[in-house]
Amino acid sequence: MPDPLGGFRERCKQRGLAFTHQRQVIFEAITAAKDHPTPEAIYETVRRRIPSISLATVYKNVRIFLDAAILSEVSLHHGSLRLEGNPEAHHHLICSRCRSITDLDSSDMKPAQFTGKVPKGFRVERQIVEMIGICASCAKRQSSK
Amino acid sequence: MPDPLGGFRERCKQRGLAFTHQRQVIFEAITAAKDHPTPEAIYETVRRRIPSISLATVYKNVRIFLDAAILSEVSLHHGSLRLEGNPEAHHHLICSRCRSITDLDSSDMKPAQFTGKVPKGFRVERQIVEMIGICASCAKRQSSK
DNA sequence: TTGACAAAGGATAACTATTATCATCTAATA
DNA sequence: TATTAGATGATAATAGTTATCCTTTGTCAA
Repeated sequence: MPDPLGGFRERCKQRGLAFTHQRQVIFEAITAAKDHPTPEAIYETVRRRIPSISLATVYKNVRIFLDAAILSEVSLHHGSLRLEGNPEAHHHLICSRCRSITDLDSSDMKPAQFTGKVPKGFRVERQIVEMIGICASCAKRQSSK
Repeated sequence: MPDPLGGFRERCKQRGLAFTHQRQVIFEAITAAKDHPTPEAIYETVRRRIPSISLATVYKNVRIFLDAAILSEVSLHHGSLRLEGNPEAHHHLICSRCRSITDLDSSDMKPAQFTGKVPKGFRVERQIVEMIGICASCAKRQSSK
C-alpha cells in the first residue's frame, strides 16, 4: 500500500535533513489539508499534537520544504502586491525563478476546457492561464535545477 | 482618439472619488507599467513627478482603485503564503471574494493552447488554469457587486 | 468666485507576516 | 555512548501594509 507520508523519512535523508518529530507532523498537516493552508493555520493544527511547538519552527520548515521542492506554494507572488494595469483579458507567462510576469494576449490562447463539475452554486466568471517555467536569463544564470 | 487615461476623471466622478493630481499620476504610472509593479515600485516612479508624495498615499490609492475595481491584482493570494500539499498536477477554482481555493483534477481539464510565441529562450514547464468566480456562500451573502 | 465641508494628502505609528538570532537540545554517525 | 552538526524554541528584527491624525485641497452650492 502507498505510504501516506510519501516516504518522508527517506526524502529527508536524501536531502540531508534530519528526521524530527516536528518536521514529520508539520509535513503531515500540510499534505492532509485540503484547503491550501497558511503557515499560521498549520501552526494551529500542529499545536494540537505538539503543544510546545514554536511558530518559528513551522515557518522554518515550510521554507525548507519549499526550497527542497518537497512542497510548493499556490501563488508565486505572495509577499508583495503586484498590480495589473492592463484592462484587457490576458494570461500570464511566469518565471518561477525571478517571478517575472509577462502578459500573453488572450487572442493567442485557446482557453482550457473544464469537463468536470464545479461545486454547486459556484459562478465561474473568467479563467486565467499561468504558463510557468524558466525565463532565458534565469536559465543562463544557473545550468540546471 | 482614445483617451490614454481611459476617462479616469469620469471614472473618479462616477464613484464619488475626488480627482487629484496624485491620484492621476499614480493611476498613469500603473497603467503605463508593463511589469505588474509593486506599490513600492509605483511610489518610486511617481516620486519623479511628485517628489513630495507619501508612500501612504500610494498605498491608499492602490487600495481604493482595487476596491473600486478600477484596477486588479495579479494574485488573489498575496499577503500570506498558501501551501500546496497536493503533489498531483491540478488546477484551481478560486473565489475572488473569500479567496478560497479548490483543486480541480487535471484529468477534467483540457489544457489551454497558446498559439503565439513566448519570449526567446523561455522554457515553459507547466500550465495552471485558475478558474475565478464567486463561490456559493459568498454569492448568497451579498446580492450583487 | 467664494466659503463650507467632506475627502485627500503627508508624516508616522501600529500591525501582520516572515525571517534572523541565539542559546539549548537532539538526531545522526562514528 | 560521545560527538557534533543541525534542529528547536523564544524572541528580536524586518518588510509590507494599514491606521491615525492633523493639515490641505477638491467639490459644490450660494
